[in-house]
Parts: sequence; structure tokens; C-alpha cells
Amino acid sequence: MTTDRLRELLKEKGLKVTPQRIVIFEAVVNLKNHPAVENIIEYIKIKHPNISIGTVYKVLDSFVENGLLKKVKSENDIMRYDAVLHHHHHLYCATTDRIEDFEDPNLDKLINDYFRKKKIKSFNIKNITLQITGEFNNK
Amino acid sequence: MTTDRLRELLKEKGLKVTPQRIVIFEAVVNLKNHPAVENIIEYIKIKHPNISIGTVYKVLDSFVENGLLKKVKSENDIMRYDAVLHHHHHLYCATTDRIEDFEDPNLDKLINDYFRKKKIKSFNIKNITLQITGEFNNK
DNA sequence: CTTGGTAAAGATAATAATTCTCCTTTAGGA
DNA sequence: TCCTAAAGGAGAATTATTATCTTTACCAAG
Repeated sequence: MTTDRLRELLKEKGLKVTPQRIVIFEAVVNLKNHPAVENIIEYIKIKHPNISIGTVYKVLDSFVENGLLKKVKSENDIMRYDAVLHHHHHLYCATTDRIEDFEDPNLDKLINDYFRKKKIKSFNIKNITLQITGEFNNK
Repeated sequence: MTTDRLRELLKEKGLKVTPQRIVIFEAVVNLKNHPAVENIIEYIKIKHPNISIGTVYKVLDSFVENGLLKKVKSENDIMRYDAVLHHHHHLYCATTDRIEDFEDPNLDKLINDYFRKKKIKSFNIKNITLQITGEFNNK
């Protein structure tokens, strides 16, 4: 996502466009690989050592609330953030704690069709995400 | 799981059978619905007010390490524990934070077959778990 | 361009959750 | 029964996050 697009989005949501918000958003985008707050703060501190930690938490929260970022449940208990908003799954490496995005429209169709036929009793499905754990091979 | 079975498992893993471990394990089993540490401590305190909190954390950790319990991450980020060890999925209610187990061998077969045909490049799948988010209807 | 109201940022204290340290107790094999 | 390593207890320390209060600066209106 471009900075201009972010500016638009913030305005749409009635959020002020501040340099901190732009920097924090770019951090999440640039870091890729689903950074934790810790990583984000680290990254930001290099070029912007005066952004306060509280601000980072507040900004990330408001981004999630407003749908500009998503939270990712990792295997161990720290929260991580994702700038990829469209529906996708995650590959988790248990040993390295790496998380990669995984998209597969065919698989989604398969699963959706399955649940269209066989509903879950007394539960309305909003979203289905696969947690695929395993090991990355090479590299 | 019975207490006797727990005793066996602890011995197999080379862990000492202590009253604290038994109490903590039973708490997770009895509480069902994937208790958080908080709930477990609460529950234990009633009958065993002198078990220390540090012990609860240590015991839960060692149970997870030794495969006697599994961790589940809830919608609002807190870690919760599950005594159901066989493969199953979870229904997450975003509003009430309730987590229910969901088993469906047919679905598992469908997904496994899918990935048997279409491998993921440079990733060996160990386990696939569905995070099904939505709303419970009635009750 | 200036200004003023208000949302957001900064600093820091407070809280909550978890881990650590150190010392004591205990399980369980010899 | 004794010995020893493992485990438990108490509370300090650490870490992550949230809350509070003050200051700053975005941005809309004039």
C-alpha cells in the first residue's frame, strides 16, 4: 500500500494523518513477515527515535479497529501484525517462529462449498482461516 | 482423562507425580471450554489456596512441553489451555470469547486429500487446524 | 494565512501478566 | 530410611500493555 492510499484511508475513517501513523504503518509494511510490536518499535527507533512507545501501541490498536491492519495469532503468545488484508491463511514454522502468508482460492472454494452443504449447528460462520504448521525446507 | 492415566503419563515423561500437578491438570479438564491461566488459578484457589501462582505457570508450561496439554490462542490474545489432545478445530466467538471444539473427519479428509495432490512449495505440513470465527446462535 | 478546537502524541506512572531467584520441601529410587 | 534431584513456595523482578495527564499539531473555518 502506498502512503497516499494510507492518507486517503485515514481520512475516510476520520483519523488524522500524522507523521507517526505513516511511519508506523510503513514499518509494518516494510518489515513484512508479521512483526511483533517489539520489532516495529525497534525498526522505528532507527529513523524516528522520539516516537513514544505508547503511541505505537495506540496507533496499532486504532489501525486494527479501523481495519487497516490485522492481528495474527502466533504460536507463542505475542501479538503480531499483518498489513495484508484480503483473506489468506498462514504457514507457521514451529521451530523458527516464522509466519508466511498462504493464499489459495481453490482451497477456499472447497471449504466454503463444504460448509454451505454441511452447516455447523448453532453457529454462524464469519471466517475460516487455516493455521498450517510445519517446517520450511530450504533457505 | 483419569487421574491414574495422568500418573502414568507423568511417569512416562520422567516427571514426578505431585499433588499440585494433579490438581492443576484436573482444573483444566474440569473447567472445559479452554480456560485461561486466570481461570485455572481461580478454580484451584477454592480447594487449594496454598498452591503458588508461579507453580501453576511452571506446571502448565511443562504440561505443554510434554504434550499433556495444548495451548490455544483466543480472539483477544490471551493464551488458553486445552486438555483435548486429538486433532480438532476451534469455533471462536468474537463477541463472547467463547471457544468450542469442532471435529469433522470428513472435512479433514477433504483437506488432507487436497494437500496430498497440491503440495505447498518448500513447506512440509505437519498439522492443519481451522480457526472458524463467527457467532453462536441460541443459548 | 491565521487561528482555535480537538484528536493525537509524549512522558511517565500504573497495572497486569509472567518469569525469575532463592530457599525449602518432597517424591521416589537406592 | 536416606539421599538427591526435582519440584514447590514466596515474593521480587521483569516485561508488556494500559492509563493519565500535559503538550503538540492536524486541519477546517474564517
